[in-house]
Amino acid sequence: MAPSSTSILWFRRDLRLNDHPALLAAVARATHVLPVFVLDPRLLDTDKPRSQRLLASLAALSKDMRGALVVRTGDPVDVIPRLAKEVDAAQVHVSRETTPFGRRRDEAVERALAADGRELIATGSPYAVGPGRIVNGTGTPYKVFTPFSKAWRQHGRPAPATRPKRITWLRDDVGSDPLPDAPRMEAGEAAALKRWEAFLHDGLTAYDTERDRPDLDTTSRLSAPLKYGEIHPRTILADIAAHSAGRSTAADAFVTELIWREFYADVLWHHPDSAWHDLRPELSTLPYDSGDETDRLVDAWREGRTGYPMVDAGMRQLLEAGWMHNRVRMITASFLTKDLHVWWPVGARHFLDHLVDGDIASNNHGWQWVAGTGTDASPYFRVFNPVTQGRRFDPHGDYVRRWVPELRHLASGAAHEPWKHDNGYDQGYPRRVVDHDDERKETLARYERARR
DNA sequence: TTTTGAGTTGTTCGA
DNA sequence: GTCGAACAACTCAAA
Repeated sequence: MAPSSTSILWFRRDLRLNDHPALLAAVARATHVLPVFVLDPRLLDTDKPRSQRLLASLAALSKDMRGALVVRTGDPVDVIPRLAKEVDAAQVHVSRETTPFGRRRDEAVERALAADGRELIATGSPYAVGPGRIVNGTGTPYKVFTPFSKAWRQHGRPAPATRPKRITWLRDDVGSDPLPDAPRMEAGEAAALKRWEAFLHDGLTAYDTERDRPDLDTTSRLSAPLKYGEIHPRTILADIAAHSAGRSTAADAFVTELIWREFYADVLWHHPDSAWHDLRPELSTLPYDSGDETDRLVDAWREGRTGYPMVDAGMRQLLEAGWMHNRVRMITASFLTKDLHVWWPVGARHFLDHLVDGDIASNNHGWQWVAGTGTDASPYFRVFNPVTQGRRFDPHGDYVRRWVPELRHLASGAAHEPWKHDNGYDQGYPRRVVDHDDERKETLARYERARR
């Protein structure tokens, strides 16, 4: 190592300093580390909750490294090689990116760096087991979740990476763009670890039985921290294994949810086109609705005025809070695809536009699962009934009353069926835009025709 | 190669 | 109100 040398640590979906293998690699190879984040105008739309959440996380990260974070704006294929030349860094360290966009981008950056005699070195990924690692007996990727999850549980994974004892951030006069102002919201590594600690000790034991209840605060709320890498799943899994609750079925249910995240990343890794195209083309002949009338229905869905309380509560929670409970994501997605007969990418795009945790692999494959076009897809006859789901998972109506003020005058379960009560529409709640029973039959008929 | 069992999250209908 | 069967046929994974 030269008396003084610099490596670059290019942050992306790994906005933390603990359990960060690429940071360790960067520290090991040079005396100084220049931490950088590139604001890519193609990705950063500051109107979007996801971007706001990103900026809040970046502000926290910058603070955690006492202002050493350098921010540059532009296309990384230009920005990173230029910066490497500027500080004469031989190596740029990253956590391996696994999405189609990220992979293309990183390959281009790697080529641009190589042209100047520099290296892009990927260490680790946002997943406990890197996408592509789990394969079945014949060496091909799994297409079904349960066998994947069994193989995943048997597969080894590294222990959490230790935090470097000493990091010397480069503090020369490296120009940095200002970070756009972020709203006040919970973000950053410290908040993520605190939230995880609280959930580990208080929430985990009831997770298997209570997680489906959108009226209760019984989920981990770690989707956004995981999306931005404020905490790594490896840390979570190690803590669960070390904790007495780690041997419970409740903890197991939580681990299974983490494996779903890993599974969908793996599927996207093997099938990059599946981000926006049907994974299974068998149903590509399925007729979807479009046109002005459909546009009006989609608008009603987006704005939470379909007349189905559970659907509207979820869609309004999404718009107001930038987040929706997973159970309600399934209900609203089923409604768009099977009650309104709209192509799933329309809904996937809307979710990505409004979720703070919007993740292309989990979001879009979740949509494909509901639509019946994805891996391990639900059988075609499985159509969610928004009223039944509401009564079952929001038994007292607290969730719908919270997000739909026009239903607050209806007591308990009545809030799920305003049409059954004389005063149901007194506060201006919209009438049902379609009849669920009719549309369910219509969906089954369309699948029947498509299969022939 | 063949066979066999299984496959996140549901709903409806009829007994 | 509760419970089990039906809703199809196919693909996948493993023995």
